Amino acid sequence: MEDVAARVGVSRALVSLVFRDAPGASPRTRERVLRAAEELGYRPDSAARVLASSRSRVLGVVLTVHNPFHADLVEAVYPEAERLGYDILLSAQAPTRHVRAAVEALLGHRCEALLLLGPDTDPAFLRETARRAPVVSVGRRFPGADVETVHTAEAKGVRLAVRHLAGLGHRRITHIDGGTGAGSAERRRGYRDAMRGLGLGDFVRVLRGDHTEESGAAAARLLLAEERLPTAVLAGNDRCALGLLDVLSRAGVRVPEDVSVVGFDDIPVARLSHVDLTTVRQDVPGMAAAAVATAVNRLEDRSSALRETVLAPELVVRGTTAAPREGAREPGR
Amino acid sequence: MEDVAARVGVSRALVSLVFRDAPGASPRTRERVLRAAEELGYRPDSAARVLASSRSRVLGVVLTVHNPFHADLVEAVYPEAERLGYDILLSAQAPTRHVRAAVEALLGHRCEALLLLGPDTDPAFLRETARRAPVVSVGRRFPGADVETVHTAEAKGVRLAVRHLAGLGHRRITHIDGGTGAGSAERRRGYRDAMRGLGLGDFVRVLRGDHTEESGAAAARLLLAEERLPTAVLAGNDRCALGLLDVLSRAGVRVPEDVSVVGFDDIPVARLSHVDLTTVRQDVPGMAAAAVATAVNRLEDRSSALRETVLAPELVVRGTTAAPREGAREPGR
DNA sequence: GCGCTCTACTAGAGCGCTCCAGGGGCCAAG
DNA sequence: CTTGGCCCCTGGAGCGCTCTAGTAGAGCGC
Repeated sequence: MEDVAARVGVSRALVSLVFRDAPGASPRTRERVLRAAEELGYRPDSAARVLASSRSRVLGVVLTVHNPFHADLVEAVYPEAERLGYDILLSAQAPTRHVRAAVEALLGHRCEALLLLGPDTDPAFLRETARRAPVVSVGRRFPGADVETVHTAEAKGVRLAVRHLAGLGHRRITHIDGGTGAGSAERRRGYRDAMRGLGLGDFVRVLRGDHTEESGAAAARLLLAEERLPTAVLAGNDRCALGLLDVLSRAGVRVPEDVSVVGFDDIPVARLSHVDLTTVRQDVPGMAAAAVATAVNRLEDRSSALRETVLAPELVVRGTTAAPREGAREPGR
Repeated sequence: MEDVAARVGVSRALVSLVFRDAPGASPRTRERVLRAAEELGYRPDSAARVLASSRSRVLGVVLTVHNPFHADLVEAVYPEAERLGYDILLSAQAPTRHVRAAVEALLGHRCEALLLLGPDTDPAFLRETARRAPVVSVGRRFPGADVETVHTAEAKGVRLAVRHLAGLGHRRITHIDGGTGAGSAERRRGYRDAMRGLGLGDFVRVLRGDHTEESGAAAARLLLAEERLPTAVLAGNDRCALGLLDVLSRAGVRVPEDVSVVGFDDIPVARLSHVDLTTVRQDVPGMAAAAVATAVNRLEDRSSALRETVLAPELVVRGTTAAPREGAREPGR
C-alpha cells in the first residue's frame, strides 16, 4: 500500500480510500491509484482490513456436503450475497464433523453471521451460538432457540401433493417420512391433516424413513413384500423417492401405471428426463435470498426482532404420477 | 487478551504464548490462563493472528458443490488437515460461478495453498494462480501448468474393469466416456488399450457422454434403439452408470442378466443395497491425504519440485456384473 | 478583501495479535 | 561465592489496513 501510495505520490490513506470505494478522491487520482496498484500487483489484505475495520462482510454457510438440496441453496446464496456486498465462506457438516466444528471454523474466520442449512444439532447449541453471532437456520425450525428461520411451508407442500393424488383418484396414499430430517415432522403432520381433510383418514399410513435413497429403497422392499401396493407413495424427499423408484422399477413395478410417486425438494436429479419425478419444489432462490437478507438485516440492526420467513412451495407435476389403474381402485368407487 | 492477562496477573505476551501452544509457560500458569480465558469467553481473533504472524495455516478447497465425489473428498480432507494443524475453507465452483471467483475469495481470505477438485478451467489460469500460491489439482492433470497433481491411475482402473468383464466372458464391451470431465481422456484411452491388449480391439466402441446421470440415460436410450445391446457397458463414472441403469431397468432390461454395468469412483450411492454397482473405487482417503500433504510440503519448502501423486484404484465387484447370457455370447466362442 | 463552504487529501492512532530481544530467579558446577 | 545456563516471563515493535480529525487550497458571495 505504501508502495502504491509512493508511486502515485499520495498518502496511504488516499489509497485505502480508493480501495474502499469511499468518497473523497478525485476521479483522476482514483484512476492513477488503481493503475499503480495494478502495475505493482497490489491486492488489499482482507485480514488487515477486517482487523482495522472490525467488520468483515463475510457470511458463513454450514452445509451437509453430500446433500444435493444444500448444493442448490449454496449456489443460490452466492449471487445474493454479492449483491449486498458480502462474501461467502463455506464449512462442511458431516457424520464425522459436527456442526460445532464448522461453526467454530467460520466464526474464527470472522464471519459476521451464520447460515446453517438444515442443521443437525440441538437448540441449546444454537441458542449459545446465536449469542455470538446472528444465526439463520434454513429449512429447519428451532422454536425457542433465538435464531432466525427461513423455511418452506412444508404442510402446504404436502397438501398440494396429496390433493393432486386424490384428484387423480388415489386413496391409498402412503407416506414415507423423513425421520428427524429437516422439515420432516411438519411434512408428516401435513400429510395426516391433508388426508383427513379429504376424508381419507382411514388410509393414512406412515412408514418410518429418513432423507436418503436407502430409506426409500427399504420402504419399497417393505411394500413389495405385502399383499398389495398402495396406489401412491409420498416420499419424505426426492432422494427417498429416488431409492423407492429404483427398487420398484427393478421389481417390475411400473411408475406411474402401477403406483404413483411424489417427492419433495425438486433437486436437479428429479428433473432429469429419465427420472421425471413429480415433486414439491422448494423455492430455493427465495430461501437463499431470504436467508442472506435476514442475516444482513440483523447485522445492520442488532435490535431487530427475530424473523421467521416461510416460503410457499410449488407442486411440479411430471411423469411419476397418474390416475390409479382401474383394478387398483377401491371397490365401491 | 489484555483482560485475560490482567485477570491472571501476567503479560499479554504470556497469554499469546499459551494460546499458541508455544513453550515457555509453566503448566500452572498455562492452566490459569486457559481458565481465565474460559471465564471471560475469550477466543483469539484469527484475523489479527494472521496479520501478526503472516501465516494463516489455512488451506482453501474449491469444489463443485453438486458433485458427490467431491463431497467425499472434502470430508476426507478435514481430518488430514487438522492432523497437520491446518484449517480448511471451502469455496464453490458452479456453472454460475467460475473457478476464478472461488480462487479469489479463498486467496483474499489468506489461504496459503489451494486444493482444486477436478477444476474446470484452463492451464493458463492455473499457471498464473500457481504463482500466487501453491496449487494442487486433484483428479485432473494439467501438464505444463506448474501445479501439483494428485490423481488416480485412471487407465489402470479401466483396465481392471475391462479385464473383469472379459474374464466373465464379455466381448462386446461399450464405453460411455466422460467428455471433458476430470480423468475422462485417460479413462477413454485406458479402455481402448485394455480392449486391444485382450485382443478385443474389434469390439471397441466409445459413446460420447459426460459425467452426469443424464448422459448415462441418453446413452441407454441410444443403445436401446439399436438392434442388440452390448453385453457390458463401462460408464465414465458412477453418476453416468446410475442414469444408464435407471433407463435400462425401466425398459425391462435386467442388470446384470441382460447387460453388465461398471461405474467409476465408488460414490456413496453406488454402495446402496438397491444399486449395488460394480465400480472402480478411487482411493479417496489417499487422495485427500496426498493433496493436503503435498500442499503443506510445498508451503514448508517453497523450492521443492512439483510432484505428481498417482494413486492406485481398486475394482469393487458388486451386483451389476455377471457372465453374459449364453445367447448373448459371440458365435464361435 | 473577508469569511465561508466544499473538495481533495494527510497524519497518526489504533485493530488484536505475534515475536524478538531481553530480564530476573534459581540451580548446578566450578 | 561466582558463573553460566535454563526456565518463565515481559516490553514493545510491528503486521497492513481503517478511520477520525484535521489541513490546504479553491471557489463563492458580499
